[in-house]
Amino acid sequence: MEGTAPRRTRIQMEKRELILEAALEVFSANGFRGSTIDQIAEAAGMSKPNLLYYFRRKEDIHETLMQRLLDTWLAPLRELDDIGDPMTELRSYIRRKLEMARDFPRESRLFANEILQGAPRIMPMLEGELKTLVDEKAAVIKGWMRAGKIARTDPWHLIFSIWATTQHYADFDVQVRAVLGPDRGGDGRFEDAARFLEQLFLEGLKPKG
Amino acid sequence: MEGTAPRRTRIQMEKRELILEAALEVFSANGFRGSTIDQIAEAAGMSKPNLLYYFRRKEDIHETLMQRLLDTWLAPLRELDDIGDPMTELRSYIRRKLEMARDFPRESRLFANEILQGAPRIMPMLEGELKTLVDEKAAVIKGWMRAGKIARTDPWHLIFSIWATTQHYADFDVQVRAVLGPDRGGDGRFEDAARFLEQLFLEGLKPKG
DNA sequence: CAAAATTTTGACCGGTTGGACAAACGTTAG
DNA sequence: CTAACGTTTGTCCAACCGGTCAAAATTTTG
Repeated sequence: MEGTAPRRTRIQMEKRELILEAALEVFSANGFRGSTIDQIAEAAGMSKPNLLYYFRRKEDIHETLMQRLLDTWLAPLRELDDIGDPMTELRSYIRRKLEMARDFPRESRLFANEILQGAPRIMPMLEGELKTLVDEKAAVIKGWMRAGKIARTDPWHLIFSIWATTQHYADFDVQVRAVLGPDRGGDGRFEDAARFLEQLFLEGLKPKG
Repeated sequence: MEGTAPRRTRIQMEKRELILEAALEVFSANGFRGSTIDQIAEAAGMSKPNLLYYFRRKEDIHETLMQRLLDTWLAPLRELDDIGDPMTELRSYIRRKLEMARDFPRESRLFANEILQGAPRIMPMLEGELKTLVDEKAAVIKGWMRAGKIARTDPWHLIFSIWATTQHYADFDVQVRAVLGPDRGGDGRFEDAARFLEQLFLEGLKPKG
């Protein structure tokens, strides 16, 4: 009867936000099956039945979270602009993705968890929304290649490799920090990564003279 | 009294292998907490109490699996040879890692799952064995840079990016296939990936004239 | 074959978990 | 003030899950 209509009261909106924030924390750290409603409720500062008043099922929380996630997660790729200078565009894209890994690691891990488990709950979005967007941007990149602005390669795998390298710093953060050690594993690791990735991709994609 | 001594009977060795194989399947698909002993037992074709006769606790199975994993998982990096030609060595390393993602995706996902959850069970190995090996190989790569054989960059982040890009094809396989679609997502995707990664890394690391 | 050792099974247990529910509490509008 | 509505809580339940145990079945050994 109300479809995607907004929630009713002001309290409902506030409490739902609170729950989603808590759920992001818990789900991203423990995975869906590894998280309990009690944990989320406690992180949100309320009782389990109270939480279940706002979200009837555990899955509903996860689903809501995933729906919101995909939009913000794909925003950087959406900004990749046909008109701009190719090298500048790619550099900005890499930088934005790396910033997201730095500023929203929980979202990255939540997404990684879902994909790792075979994406049971978001497969339609991957095959629909995501594929459409990537195909579209791959066409843009192909245009740049045809124009001789960047080296010829496979645009899809180029996008994959940007995803992989940037998200690595969120999803595999503990490993990165363990390997870099206390000295180099501090806050500066993202700047080091940015420098490295910029060099790798921009040199690797220079058009052949 | 027997330390790391071999198991006693022939049946024990066989059944333990059977269980580990089943557990790899189940753990890699559902994560540790998302997997039940019953699932593993069924996949191994035995009853739960029977399985627990060979491994007393669920964690023991996981631990055994992880210990074996790390060795095989790091083998490609171990082979990176100081003496060889830098570009050839790096190309081989990338290819070997990609082959592992193709041939042992379950192992890759098991590892990814563990790291995503904060590596609670293998942190010591990361800070010890893994860090030591990476530091050692980073030194080798640094030597190549000093000799002008490859471009100067951060060797640690170079290794991270090779891990990230290659393992992506195992860990994010469903996403890769969803985006590539039925046409390009078939068996050929690994060859496409190999071509792309080779170009990216080898061009990106060419020494500056 | 028979005793000993190993393997397998069914029944069971205590703790946890997702979720239901009604009663109590609070808030707001008439 | 009070009735209606929205919110919160305590209690409870059935299913699940990791793990135990003793007894039965099987294999190994003398």
